[in-house]
Amino acid sequence: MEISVNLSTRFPHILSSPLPSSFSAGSSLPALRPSHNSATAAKTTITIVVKEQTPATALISRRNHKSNSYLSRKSAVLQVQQSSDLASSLQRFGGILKVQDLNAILRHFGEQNRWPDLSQLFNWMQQHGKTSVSSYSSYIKFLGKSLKPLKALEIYNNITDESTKTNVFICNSVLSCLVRNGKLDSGIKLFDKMKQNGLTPDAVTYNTLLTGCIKVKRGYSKALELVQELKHNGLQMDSVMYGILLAVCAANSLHEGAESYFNCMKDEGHSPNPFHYSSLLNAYSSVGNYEKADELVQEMKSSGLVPNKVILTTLLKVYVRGGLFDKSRELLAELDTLGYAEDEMPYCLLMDGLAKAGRLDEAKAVFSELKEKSVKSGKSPPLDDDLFLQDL
DNA sequence: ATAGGGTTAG
Repeated sequence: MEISVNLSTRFPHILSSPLPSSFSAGSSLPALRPSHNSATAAKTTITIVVKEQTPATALISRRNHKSNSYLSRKSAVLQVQQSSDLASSLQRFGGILKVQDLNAILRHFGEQNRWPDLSQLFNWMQQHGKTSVSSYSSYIKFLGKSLKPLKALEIYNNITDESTKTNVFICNSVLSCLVRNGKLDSGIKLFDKMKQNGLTPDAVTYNTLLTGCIKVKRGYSKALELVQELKHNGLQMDSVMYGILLAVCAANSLHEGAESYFNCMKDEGHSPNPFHYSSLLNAYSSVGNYEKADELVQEMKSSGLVPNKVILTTLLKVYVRGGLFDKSRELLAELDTLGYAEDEMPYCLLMDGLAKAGRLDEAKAVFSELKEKSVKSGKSPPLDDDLFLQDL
């Protein structure tokens, strides 16, 4: 059976809008070929050949239908992601998108820091009943990243379904959002409520709260309480947990505690990674113990790890705190050679140490070097020559 | 289908 159709009159939108980029020629479109049997037809007339279906072709047809719907969903995801008018593209494509597609778009917006789009999409998903647990945990995580902990709490508090409210992923997201925004105490209070409501915390839950102990006063004793609780709940210490505890020790200048956790984790069969080495080095920096720091970096190298920018910058901090300024300058030169001195941090470390040791001329010399090299200043305000000299 | 956790300065 053959049917001739004039596409330009029947399906004008096919001709006027470009095919989505994910369509490749001849992929899984119905058999289309130009009409040869009508000399009078316009160029846009094509013939669609519809073959009679046998059971076998029916199966193929069902498969093609499935893959067509997958292709059109995939292209709709791209259209929505790239759209400059989210509301209208959701109106156009929202109907064919499944929750998992919308979650992928949500994560895409979050990774690109497109906060207004993120919220607009989540609102749309809620209004159309197209959310899952993953939507909530992703959205709340990104609200934490965009510094909107109150908004995250509002979303969480408006969840009515009890099992959703005590879902460990969602709870971890909310807690992480609070901790990230400096609200550890509120986080711990909420954590207690969550447990009362039936949350079974896991290692990630505890690690989230332990992270909050890094930059907080009395953080070490809070961390110890959490460790006690997680062990009581039958949870094991994992590699990330050791990393956080090492950071807590470093932040509280507890180099002996850090050393003991470091050895403990090795005894339990966890190989230290750059995070662990960096935190232990940082703990050594508080007492300027450069012998132990050098030894540790050697150990790191012989384990097959290459010291990265953070490791070498932290080692510089140890040298500076230990008063080894010649060694510090050598290491700073090495950092520069490796391309690790593109921002101001290592220079600031050295200048700070020199200034505190009363070696002002040397500090000024480092400052001049910093200015000559057009070093980037990151988040902090640019260094001002006059202000700096005033401080000296 | 499938989300949530760790490192460097003042």
